[in-house]
Amino acid sequence: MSTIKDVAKLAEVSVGTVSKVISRDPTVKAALRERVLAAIETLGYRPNHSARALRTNRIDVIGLVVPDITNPFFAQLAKCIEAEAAMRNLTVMLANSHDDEATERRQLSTLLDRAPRGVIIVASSESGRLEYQTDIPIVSVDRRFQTYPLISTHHAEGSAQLAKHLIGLGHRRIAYIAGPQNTRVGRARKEGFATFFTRELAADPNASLRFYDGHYDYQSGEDIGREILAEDPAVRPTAIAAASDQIAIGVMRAARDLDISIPDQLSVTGFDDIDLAALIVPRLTTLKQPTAEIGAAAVSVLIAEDESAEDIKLRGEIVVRGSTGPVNALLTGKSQRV
Amino acid sequence: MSTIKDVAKLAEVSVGTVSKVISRDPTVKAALRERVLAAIETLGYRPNHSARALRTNRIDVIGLVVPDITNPFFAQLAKCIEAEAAMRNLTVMLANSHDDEATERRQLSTLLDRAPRGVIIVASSESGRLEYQTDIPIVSVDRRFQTYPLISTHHAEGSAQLAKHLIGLGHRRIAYIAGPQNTRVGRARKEGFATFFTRELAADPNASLRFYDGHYDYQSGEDIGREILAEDPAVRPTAIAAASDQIAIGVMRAARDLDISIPDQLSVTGFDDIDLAALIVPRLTTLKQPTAEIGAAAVSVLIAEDESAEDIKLRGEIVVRGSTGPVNALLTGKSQRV
DNA sequence: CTGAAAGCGCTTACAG
DNA sequence: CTGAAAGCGCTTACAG
Repeated sequence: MSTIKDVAKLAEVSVGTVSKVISRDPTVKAALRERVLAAIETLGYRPNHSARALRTNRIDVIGLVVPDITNPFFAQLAKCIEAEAAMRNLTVMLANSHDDEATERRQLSTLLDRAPRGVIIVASSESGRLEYQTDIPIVSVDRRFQTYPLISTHHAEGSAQLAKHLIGLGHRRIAYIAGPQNTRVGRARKEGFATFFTRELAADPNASLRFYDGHYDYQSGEDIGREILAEDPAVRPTAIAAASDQIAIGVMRAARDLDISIPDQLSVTGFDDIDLAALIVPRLTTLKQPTAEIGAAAVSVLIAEDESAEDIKLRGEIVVRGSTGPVNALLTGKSQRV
Repeated sequence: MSTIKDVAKLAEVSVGTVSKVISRDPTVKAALRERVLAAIETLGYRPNHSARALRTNRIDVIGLVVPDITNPFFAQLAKCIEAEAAMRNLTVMLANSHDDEATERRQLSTLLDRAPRGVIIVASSESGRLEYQTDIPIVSVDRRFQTYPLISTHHAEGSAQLAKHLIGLGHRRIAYIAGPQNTRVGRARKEGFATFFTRELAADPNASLRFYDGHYDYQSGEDIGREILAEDPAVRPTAIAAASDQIAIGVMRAARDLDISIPDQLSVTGFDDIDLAALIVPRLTTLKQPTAEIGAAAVSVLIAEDESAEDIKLRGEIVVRGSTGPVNALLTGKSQRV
């Protein structure tokens, strides 16, 4: 492996000049530059990253800590971040925290020890801590880590879009199956839905919104869905909005078991737009999280090393598919007044 | 940030001794070791990875190149590799090749430039090339890269397990929907199925195995499934074995559209055991790839730096679920002779 | 068993 | 505009 010295010798310049050519320093005259470039070419010289890192005390790496890379949302995020990083000649170091705070702390320390350009973290909990102080930039994504800037979907606004969609279809009796209420995301999605519904239908005596607390999984959806759908069709909700696609798919399974057809007798919405949402029958109306934008924003904020970095909420997009439809007049109990 | 010098000063030893303590060199006497450890503790000293890397010309990193981290199989693989690496105090650098050979080559060079302990790669194609020679260990996973050792599921054996299962249920007329035949994996799965079937049922005049070539996606399964199931129930296959779960799920959708009940009128098997396989109704009988074992083996082989490393084929496990059942006597055309 | 010292391959003020 | 040289923080023969 040839070094910068070999290049300098062959090009008959000093190593300092070679270094400047490599870092595109414009003060190097064209003639010298050409000679150096030619020497680099003939020797097949590749700079030693470790030596550079030792001098500059920073490596061309972005650290990424996610709870679980097999979660499709995080995988998507990792993909976008990697692509953004690669465009800037940065490599991504990946770590899984398994949603465990101790592991997360260890992973983060390991990453920070290597002096990366920055670290992007999806926090495992809301009480994560750092082992020691650092001046390496950190940004949180989706779930905030400590007090670092957070980049996420505008959950409340997304839920409001879904509420608007259902209300626009004539639904007045709606059930909302929320995610864990001890998480910000769970609360933001629920509150966004509730606030919009309440504001829009404040004067409507037929309007009713019920809440159920669940987890972001199929089982929650199936169990709560079964409970809701066991009620008399004349009084039960005509639409169920779920805090995640997984919950929504659980609800759809419960509906099928009970021979309740979607969207004729029941409209269902999710949140996330996982792959499966477009594969089930009927396809699921949901809110697509702006994953690519989140990843891109995270890298930008990190690289800008913006001291005054603020939170960024990115708007999701509603994807209307077959699981939602106009309210069935037979189920409204009384005539509709849209 | 304190350095090894600060530690040496505080412990009143030489930096060489500190270095030896850190690398657990047993020649350091206990008394000195204690003093050094105490100094490290009080200073909160953390070794500089770049400096170490410059000296040793190797960093504590494993490179991982996959076609697409959002593919659940690769995500699972990445997770296992990361866990194995973390146990050895190694970090994982991740790159996505997007199944593009040029990108793959670039990613690989970037990774190798950083002098990692080794690189694990799922090749994008069978003609991938390196930009230059390297003595850094490389192992291929799932799809071979050049001539580097390959660690993968024993595809042929897995297919044979599925064939055995279907034959054991009495199926004699079987269709096999293969993956792309210009890939080794596609061929191995197909041949494993065909070989077992042919050997077992060589003497059975009622046995017939038909092949269809597809891609590993839902659409392929749905299209080919529709074609197969359009035939007269008395002569069409009583079981369809698919080269992937996605194909199998496509087949199941076609069957539902045609009101053919699974497994009463048709048995279906997949390959991979993706999450969805356990979520659809009925749940899919399939072959679970030994992802964790593959990841663990890849890291082991890499770290062992075994010059004579050979290919490793790991046995998958059949997961029998609701999509397969005994052949329906009404469909066999004649009485069964199991 | 311990220490002094060379040196890994760069970058970066500084001098000219 | 270019070069000489210091030095980043370690590891590792080598001497004692």
